[in-house]
Amino acid sequence: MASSIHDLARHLNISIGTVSRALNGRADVNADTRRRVLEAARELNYSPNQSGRSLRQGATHSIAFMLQPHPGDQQYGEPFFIPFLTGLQARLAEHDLDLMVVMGEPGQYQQERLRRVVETRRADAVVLANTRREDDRIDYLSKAGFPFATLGRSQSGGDTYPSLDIDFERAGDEAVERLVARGHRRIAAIRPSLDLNFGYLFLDGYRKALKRHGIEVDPDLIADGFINETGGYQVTPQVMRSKDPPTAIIFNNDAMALGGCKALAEMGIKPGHDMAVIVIVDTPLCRYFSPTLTAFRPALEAMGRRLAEMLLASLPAFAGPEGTRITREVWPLELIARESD
Amino acid sequence: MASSIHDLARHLNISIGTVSRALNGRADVNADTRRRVLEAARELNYSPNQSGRSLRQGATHSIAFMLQPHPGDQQYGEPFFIPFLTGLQARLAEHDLDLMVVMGEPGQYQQERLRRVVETRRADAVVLANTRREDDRIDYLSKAGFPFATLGRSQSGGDTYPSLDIDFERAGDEAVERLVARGHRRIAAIRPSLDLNFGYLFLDGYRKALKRHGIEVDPDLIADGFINETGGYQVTPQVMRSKDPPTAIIFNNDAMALGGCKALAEMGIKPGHDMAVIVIVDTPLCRYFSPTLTAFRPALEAMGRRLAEMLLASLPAFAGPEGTRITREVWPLELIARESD
DNA sequence: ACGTTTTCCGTAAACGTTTACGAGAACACA
DNA sequence: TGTGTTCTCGTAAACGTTTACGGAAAACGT
Repeated sequence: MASSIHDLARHLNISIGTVSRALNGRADVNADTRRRVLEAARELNYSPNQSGRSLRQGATHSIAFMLQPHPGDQQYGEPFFIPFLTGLQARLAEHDLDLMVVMGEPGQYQQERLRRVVETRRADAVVLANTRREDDRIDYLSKAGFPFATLGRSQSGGDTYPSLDIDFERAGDEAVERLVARGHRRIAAIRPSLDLNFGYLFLDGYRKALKRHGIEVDPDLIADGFINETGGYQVTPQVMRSKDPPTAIIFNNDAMALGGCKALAEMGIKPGHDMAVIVIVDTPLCRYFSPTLTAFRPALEAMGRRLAEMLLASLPAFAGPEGTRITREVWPLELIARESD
Repeated sequence: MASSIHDLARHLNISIGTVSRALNGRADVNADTRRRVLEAARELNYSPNQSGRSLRQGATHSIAFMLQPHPGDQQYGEPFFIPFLTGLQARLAEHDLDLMVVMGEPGQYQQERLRRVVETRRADAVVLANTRREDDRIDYLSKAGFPFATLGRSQSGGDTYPSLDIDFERAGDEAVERLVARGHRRIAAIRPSLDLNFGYLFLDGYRKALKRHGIEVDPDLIADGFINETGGYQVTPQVMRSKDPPTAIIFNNDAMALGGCKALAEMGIKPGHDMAVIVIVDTPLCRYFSPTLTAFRPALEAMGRRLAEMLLASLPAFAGPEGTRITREVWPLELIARESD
């Protein structure tokens, strides 16, 4: 039996209004009364019922995090999200906010889950991950006027929401830069075929760097595949069939890189020896693969914390004295040089 | 502006009581009225406010999942939990339950987080992961009478809560069995030094199998280390310093196995060639490491779904006609034979 | 001493539901 | 016609908070 604010009031022989004001740090309560209330609260082991305050305040004090699985990827970009979630959750907890995780099957069902969260007011805001280039979840939330932020950029929804993303363009650029400096001219790029925005951004950077060095962008060296190991395995031979095959490959996804390396090995090509390989987003796998894979690493936990801050700054209920702000940030990645290039 | 049950009532010119009964499928409402209510609900895009029903019903319709990080493990047993969470969340969603994720720093603070969930009634039940042999979270929840279930067994709390675990004992047994069949007699066991229950269970199975084959259990071949790569790296040389060194090592943790293999390599010992290696819990890393690591794989997503079912069966509000049941299950692991043994 | 301000607190409504209770109407049966 | 039953619905309380409002008492100023 949890004690309620009424128990406190009865115990102290004062009204529940005063108790509530004392507890919430309002000014119009006597210092001594407040002390007595707080003491009694500790004594009776009181803590406010969340449903009660939610109902009254019209706020749930919880944020939903929505993971949209890529079709064919059973793992939800697995290693990526735990550190991010850790940071996100930590910062939210500091503001006494809960984190609700919403997953689901790919496709329409996902939209349904989102509608449920919004319409039944299960959360005060949503954080979207795995944003698509055109994302109907963003369209929906914008139209519904429901607050949200995204991990990753999208072309949907304009600049009306906070977003935090990795600088894939710069990573693509730097990867080419590094390979060119090591003497490569024939550099392939392999990315996921879905309309994931980062696939486009990465390719932009890749193209820009090539042009800067006067290297022609050869469509034969660019390939799209399924965003998993099988995709990398299937699509890597394509670029190798070019009349003038590459001497280096940049993979836009760690799972695709692993599949690609397997395909290379079967062709008698040894990654890190006969073929330079760079991966855009580092995961623990890159560190333990043989050869260890040179990769670009994002500061995931810090990003989780930051996106929480950005989201809160956009919410009237949490914005500071300067008012709400919508910010968009793009964070650089750190190059982890290993054996594969 | 979400529409409330009052809007519906006004629109249909009936009382809110009737609307609520119609919506909730109660018997004492005319079939025609019910049809009209449901139609109007769709038309006005009504869905019930979650805080309102929570307050009235005294149930939040959400389940908390609590991840207790191991000290020194920043990743929270990373690859392990996403598939499990996926299954857990999927089954909970079928019952219209939300999943709240609670993480936090190791140690006391974690208890604080748990108390907060319980005392402010932020969830109807808790799922604990990373259970310790003696787990004060279990003690606390038992004493508080708060419903919960655990992923993993513990010695705390008796048989009062549902639990689902992997059969580490059998895995340890089978690992030895397999190695003995391949001619090994000197088999080392390396496990985490924390009081994680699975470390003990694993060792029980290991000992049992050795005894069955009349092989003496040599304490020099058993070592405990930190539950991460560094721990495996530090502790593996210990067992190698035995007067009669092992020809096979069973690692009770994938990260420790990776560190251990590194240590072996530095000693000029090639895993899978000069030394058989088996890992108890498979992760994607085992599949991509070189050599690929023979490992025991749990059915994580199915376990997530199952534990959700078990938890719900123990809750009066969700139990079927047979009433609440507390069940404990131990699931076998599947041996994935690879190159390392 | 009197008016004015300040301090503190109680009252009561409100948030959106669910549900116990009871009442009216319709119906059945003798 | 009277009695009992069944169907259907309205009324109102309750869940635990927060907060607008107003009033009593105290403090202050002249």
